[in-house]
Amino acid sequence: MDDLTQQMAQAFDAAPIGMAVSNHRVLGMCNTLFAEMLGYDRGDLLGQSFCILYPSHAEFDRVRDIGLKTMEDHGSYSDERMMQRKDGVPVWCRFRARTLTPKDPLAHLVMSFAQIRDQVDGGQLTKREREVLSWLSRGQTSKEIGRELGLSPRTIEDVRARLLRKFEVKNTSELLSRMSYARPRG
Amino acid sequence: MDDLTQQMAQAFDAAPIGMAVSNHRVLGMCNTLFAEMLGYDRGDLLGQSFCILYPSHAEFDRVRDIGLKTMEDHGSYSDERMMQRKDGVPVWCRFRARTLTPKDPLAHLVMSFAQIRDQVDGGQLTKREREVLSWLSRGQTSKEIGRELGLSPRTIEDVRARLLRKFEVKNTSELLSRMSYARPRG
DNA sequence: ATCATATACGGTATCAATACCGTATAAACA
DNA sequence: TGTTTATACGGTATTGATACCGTATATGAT
Repeated sequence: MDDLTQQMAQAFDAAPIGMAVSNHRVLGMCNTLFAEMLGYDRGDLLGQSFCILYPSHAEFDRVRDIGLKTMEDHGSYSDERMMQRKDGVPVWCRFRARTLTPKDPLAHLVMSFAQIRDQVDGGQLTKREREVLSWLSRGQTSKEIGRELGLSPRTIEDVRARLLRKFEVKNTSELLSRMSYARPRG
Repeated sequence: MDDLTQQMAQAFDAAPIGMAVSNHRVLGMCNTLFAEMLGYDRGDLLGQSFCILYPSHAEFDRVRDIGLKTMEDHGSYSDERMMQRKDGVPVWCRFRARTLTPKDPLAHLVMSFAQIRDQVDGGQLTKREREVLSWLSRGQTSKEIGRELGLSPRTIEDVRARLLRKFEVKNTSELLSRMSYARPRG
């Protein structure tokens, strides 16, 4: 077996993004970051059903179907989805998948999971912080958000300042360029 | 060479995200999607300097420095950046990197490149607009960008205003939140 | 029980952003 | 050849953002 194969395997393992391979929704292989992101040792994950990585069995069933047709047509699919860490903490991910078997997409699937907000940078956001963030990403000013939420603009500026501190960014533009693809739901 | 190594290599190659390995800014390995994204055959890319994948030599130099300190401290780095396809068309990417050599981050680097917007949108922007945009996404002010590019801050504000008009947004925050990962618009 | 944090609000001061007014040159284009 | 567009720069005026100062209550953790 050649040196190139080893290089590629090493790159897979050391990738700056979570990666996994599944066969019929059973995890066949994953890299270090994938296991880390979800709070497991890699050994515990190999051979397991992906079921355990979703918040509920209903969610596990739901995500099976949503990308199927797209993958049959194009061979790949992408969305944002919630995974669940071993300790129960939800993890928002940009999910991408490419199937090697378009006629039966789930038979052999290569996936990437990019964590949208990592704990190191952001810690956990409070409900208020998420709420304000979602208005900021729509270009609303503090005054407008305050009116919307029935709060003083001054309070919105406090929340804003906390967000900037948490993410160690210097202004709202930089904040949103890091965060915007994590639009808070609900 | 075991079977796992082969599985990982295959997953690297078939990954749904562009991936590459560099040694001192020379491409040592990449996967199929990476070469495809940039309009090359993989054979043409291996052994080449990353220089050819950036819009200009200045940009190539610029991106070298911006993540260095972060990588020395944390081992990884992420931003949004503009790459250039073989045919000259710009490609806007979410870039992620992890170094295997934190003391000399560029010595051995594993990177992922996720295309953010299709070239249709990016192609409508002028070179200057893309340049300013990439500084804005790092939270730079007009004054700072002007200093960086050797232009009047006033000129940067003109470019900024054109960007706001083109994307029909009311401020830079909304602009940057729209420039990020594919998400429903409106 | 103390400490940290989130929430909420008031003030001021300073800088940045945005929107206008204007001029001017160069390139692209019908 | 005129028209549009991007580039580049100047001014001013208004609003917004950010960083400080302060107070106060509530909550959760050690």
